[in-house]
Amino acid sequence: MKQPDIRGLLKTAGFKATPSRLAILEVLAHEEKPFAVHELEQRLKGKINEVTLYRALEAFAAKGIVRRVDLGHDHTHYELEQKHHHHFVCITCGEVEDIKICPLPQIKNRTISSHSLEFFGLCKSCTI
Amino acid sequence: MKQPDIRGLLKTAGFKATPSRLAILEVLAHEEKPFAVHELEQRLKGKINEVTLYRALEAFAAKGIVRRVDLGHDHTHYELEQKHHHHFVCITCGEVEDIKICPLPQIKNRTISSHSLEFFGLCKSCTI
DNA sequence: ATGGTTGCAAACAATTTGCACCAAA
DNA sequence: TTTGGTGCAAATTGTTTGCAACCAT
Repeated sequence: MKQPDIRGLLKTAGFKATPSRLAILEVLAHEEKPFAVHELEQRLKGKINEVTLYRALEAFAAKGIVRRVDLGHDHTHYELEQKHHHHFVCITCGEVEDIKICPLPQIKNRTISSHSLEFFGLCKSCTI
Repeated sequence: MKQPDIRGLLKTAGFKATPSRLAILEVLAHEEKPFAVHELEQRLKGKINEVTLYRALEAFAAKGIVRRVDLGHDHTHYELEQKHHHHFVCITCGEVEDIKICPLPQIKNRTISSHSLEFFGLCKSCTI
């Protein structure tokens, strides 16, 4: 299936399919990019309390449905868990793009359990 | 010279050689690893106010004497500016080791101005 | 003396927690 | 009806700012 089955995701992870959680996952699934909590709050028309957002996102992250992403901003971002990948962060506007490839597969072995790689530069629009 | 000339560093950057700033740079120069502000505070016997630490570190960072490092912890780290390198972060104890090599020099071109790479895994002692 | 520096108090922003209430299963 | 989920208020933590006093140059 193209878009993941939101309800299924929740049920499988042992969560209740509440309107709030469904809405959160829908946003994350629609745009596959990291979202800041306040961004999600806006997208959801402010109908969902930010405390609820934090708790839902952390719960999702604990179950591996969502992934916390640290982009060097002053707040945490969350994105739907996908295959291992990285990000390209525009140093001017903060725009984040997914970088589907990982140039370091050969390093992942031994005691290295994971790694994080972020690029900082100018995105297309800011380069113009 | 082995250890950088702290006084020289300060003067060159246009800073006054105050006891606080000398002390801060001494710690950073002694152990070439990223320090959290509260770690520096301890190392300095709490004799330097954390506000002063923040201001000094940010001032240093602005002049390129020090570099801000984001290690995925919930607080910023600072380290003496060195040649481009990365870090190895123990996912158990948080210990940070320098990784002198950068496996991505070929990617640094075009509009990519910089990148950050952190490894997470088990350090020697935690692996035992 | 003068402009960078410092400390204290207070402001801030991101995130977390306590608790009573509500709703999905 | 049982347990997870939600919102509000309040507490925490990391970091920044205002301002008066201070000291290296």
